[in-house]
Amino acid sequence: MNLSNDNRPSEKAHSDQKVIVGMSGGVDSSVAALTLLEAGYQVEGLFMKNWEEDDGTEYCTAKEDYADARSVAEHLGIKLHAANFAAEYWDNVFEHFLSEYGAGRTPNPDILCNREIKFRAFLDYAIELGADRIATGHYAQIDHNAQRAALLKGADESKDQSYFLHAVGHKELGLTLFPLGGMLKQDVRAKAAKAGLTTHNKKDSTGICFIGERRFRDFLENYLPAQPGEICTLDGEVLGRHQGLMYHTIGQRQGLGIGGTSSHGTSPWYVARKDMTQNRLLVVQGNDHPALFSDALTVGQFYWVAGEAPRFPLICQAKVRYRQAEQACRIEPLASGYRVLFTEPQRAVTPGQSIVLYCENNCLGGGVIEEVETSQELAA
RNA sequence: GUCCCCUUCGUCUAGUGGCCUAGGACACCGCCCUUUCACGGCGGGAACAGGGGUUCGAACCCCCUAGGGGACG
Repeated sequence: MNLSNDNRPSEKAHSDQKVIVGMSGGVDSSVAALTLLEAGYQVEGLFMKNWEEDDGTEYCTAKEDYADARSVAEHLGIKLHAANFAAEYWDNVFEHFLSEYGAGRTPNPDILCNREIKFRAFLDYAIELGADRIATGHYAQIDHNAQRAALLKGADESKDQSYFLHAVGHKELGLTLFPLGGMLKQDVRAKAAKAGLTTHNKKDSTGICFIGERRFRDFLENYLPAQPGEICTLDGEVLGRHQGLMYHTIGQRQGLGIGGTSSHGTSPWYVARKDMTQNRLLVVQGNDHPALFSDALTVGQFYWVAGEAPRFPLICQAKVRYRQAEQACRIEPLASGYRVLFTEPQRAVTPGQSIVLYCENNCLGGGVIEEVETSQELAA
């Protein structure tokens, strides 16, 4: 089945459908709007501002992004709405983000942002504006032919963003179009250039969605004040001090400040664990230290895209972090949640991050990592 | 208060007269990668405790002045 066709139907088939595209001022959403126009939809855009700048000056890209979105909308001859969901973002995304960090975990706010803001607040608002559907510039595909919308990877495997979208509700998914799902990034840029869109060579944005690129630790410190403690080896030898467990994540190298030592060789140190009760950061030496690897994990808050769990045991592929290669694993149900066992030990599995399951091109769903079963070593 | 031994980039160190305009690692910073946080790749700044000698030439040799170890003090 060629899914890309589902997103690019013939012109007359959709001339009565109004689609509102989330326009961020980047290339992808610009081309998404253009593609929908070509497909014959009635297209309008909506620019969202969901974060009130905390310092006003340094990271003021929101204004530029809005200007870019306006310029593209004008060029395409479509109406551009603007909305501010900062309150919703704070209440439904950011507070959870902070409480997770406060608990020593490492959340992925963008997954929540998609579920709560881009595909809920935005969708509700678009419907108020009379839209039949919404669209975004994500690299993922939706199978609208199924009785219940299914989520599939983007055709450009290197840009696939289904990882971030796995928790979007099926009703919302059913009303969504991903015009870029069947395209390659390079073709999107080429198309933007050919159409004369000013965003064609704009750098992709990174960092937390709507908040942007920050010195992460400094950013967090504004909300979660320092709580200094010791940095130790697994044997309890003190190597230094940290300013707060929340400023570090499992597998992390940067930021420990452990320089050369006379008794530990020459390789770098990585965070292996957090000891919340003693407020200690436990570190190990070497990128491939066994204590950084785990064979299994438990996962909660699981969301199955299909609406129900499949038969167990389920053998499939999983990603424990975005941008990681898929890993073979087996899923077993627990009284609450699931247990995932990997074929190969995985590095730096981190509570709070999301594990997302795949079978071929199909995104099955995902959940939040709760407990990590470390291979060997740490059992004691 | 006699005799010894130490003192190099932020840190751990390489270096025993010209190969040192001082090398490496870790740390730090920057760039790349990346809609999370990370990992990773590439690059960058950064030191011979101070002062005198001896040598054509000293981080390396000698002499003083400042900071750590040695069974009469």
